[in-house]
Amino acid sequence: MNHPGSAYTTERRDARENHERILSAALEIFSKRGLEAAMKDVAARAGVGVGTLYRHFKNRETLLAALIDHVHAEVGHRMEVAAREPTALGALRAIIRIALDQIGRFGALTEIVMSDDQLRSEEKRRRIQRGFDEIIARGIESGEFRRDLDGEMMRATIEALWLSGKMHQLARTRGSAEAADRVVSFLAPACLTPGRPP
Amino acid sequence: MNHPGSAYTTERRDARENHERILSAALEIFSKRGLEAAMKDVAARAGVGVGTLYRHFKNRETLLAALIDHVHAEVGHRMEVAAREPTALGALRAIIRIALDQIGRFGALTEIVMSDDQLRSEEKRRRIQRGFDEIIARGIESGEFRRDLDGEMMRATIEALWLSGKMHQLARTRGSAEAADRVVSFLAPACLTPGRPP
DNA sequence: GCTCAATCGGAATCGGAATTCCGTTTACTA
DNA sequence: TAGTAAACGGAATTCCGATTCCGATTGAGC
Repeated sequence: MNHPGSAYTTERRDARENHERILSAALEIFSKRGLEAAMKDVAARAGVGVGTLYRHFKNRETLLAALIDHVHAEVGHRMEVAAREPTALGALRAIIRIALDQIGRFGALTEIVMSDDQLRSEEKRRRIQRGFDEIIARGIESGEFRRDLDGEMMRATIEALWLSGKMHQLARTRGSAEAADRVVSFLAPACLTPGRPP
Repeated sequence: MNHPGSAYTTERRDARENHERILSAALEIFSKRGLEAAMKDVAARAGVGVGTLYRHFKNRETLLAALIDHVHAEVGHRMEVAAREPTALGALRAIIRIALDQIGRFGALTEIVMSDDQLRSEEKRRRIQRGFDEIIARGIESGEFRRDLDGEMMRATIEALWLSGKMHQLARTRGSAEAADRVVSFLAPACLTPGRPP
């Protein structure tokens, strides 16, 4: 980050590289060991000193915020893609897959990314929420989802499975694909219009 | 706690009282502020010095363990009562109510009481798990629950709603009673045999 | 009421993680 | 290549909560 009137016309190469390294090291460390992982471990993984870490991120909170943004952007995008699935059931399945995949990749970060504390007041969370809402609205409209479906409840249930780690457990025991199927199979009767051919 | 050959035939009254106070202060503080609450705050709430706190509980871990036992015993007992509900649907509703009530009363302690980390290797958790299993088995046997019900999935879903705090959110927005109804209504189609009169 | 082990309170200590500081090194520009 | 702002590393410092210590109190037994 150059000051105005800096001697450099552009960011120094080592700085840019370190920034990347730190970000990806942090993603790895926090995903693997949980949110309480030590800053010095992040620095070590990135192969830099703590001083450098703090040059790039004012403090722990800032670093975490950057990670959250990163993961969040990805989830948000995938959510939008899922919403474009032709059938509501397909969209439901897509969401479950996103959840499973995200838990697998970002493990312990999931809780903070999906938790309300962290997303409170942001438009970020809306991007994810909007995905849900669209899917539910379209599903009901098309008649695929039961007319009396409690959308808020459905969302709460999926988010709960998502961030409680229960899905992850299922995925570990059996495979990730099977886990997704089981979740969808279980929730389908709660969501779909009964006795309606696909 | 008297040593063998103690001058006292019984525990001193102040000691016994403080033990109680500390326990209930800890329950309150940890429930309200979460598991990271400071020991000194617990002591303060109990109206004793930290030294006294540590005289009664060797360390933080021991104190937490005592709380967990306490909450766990209560939940376990209520779970067994729930399992005696005449209908499977009634039992399901009873479980949801237990969950909602427990979250309301023990808030942040819920995560540790219901989480696998903490219960690992204990017979304690079996008491809760057994409650679920009995309910599910009986429900399927009686034909009330669908024959192909994925019991593990059902339990995972309820536990997820339980410990993720989603239920609590619902309960805060509307009342606790309404929240329980919504959860049951939503999950019922996933559990009950379709097209079967109650 | 007196004795004294048990208990109490909270200051002091310990320990570990976050953050700062600063002498050294490096990447860019001229 | 020399000059210098910017970046680096990691030792030193700051924070903060857990735990220990010990002189002051107190309740039970006499």
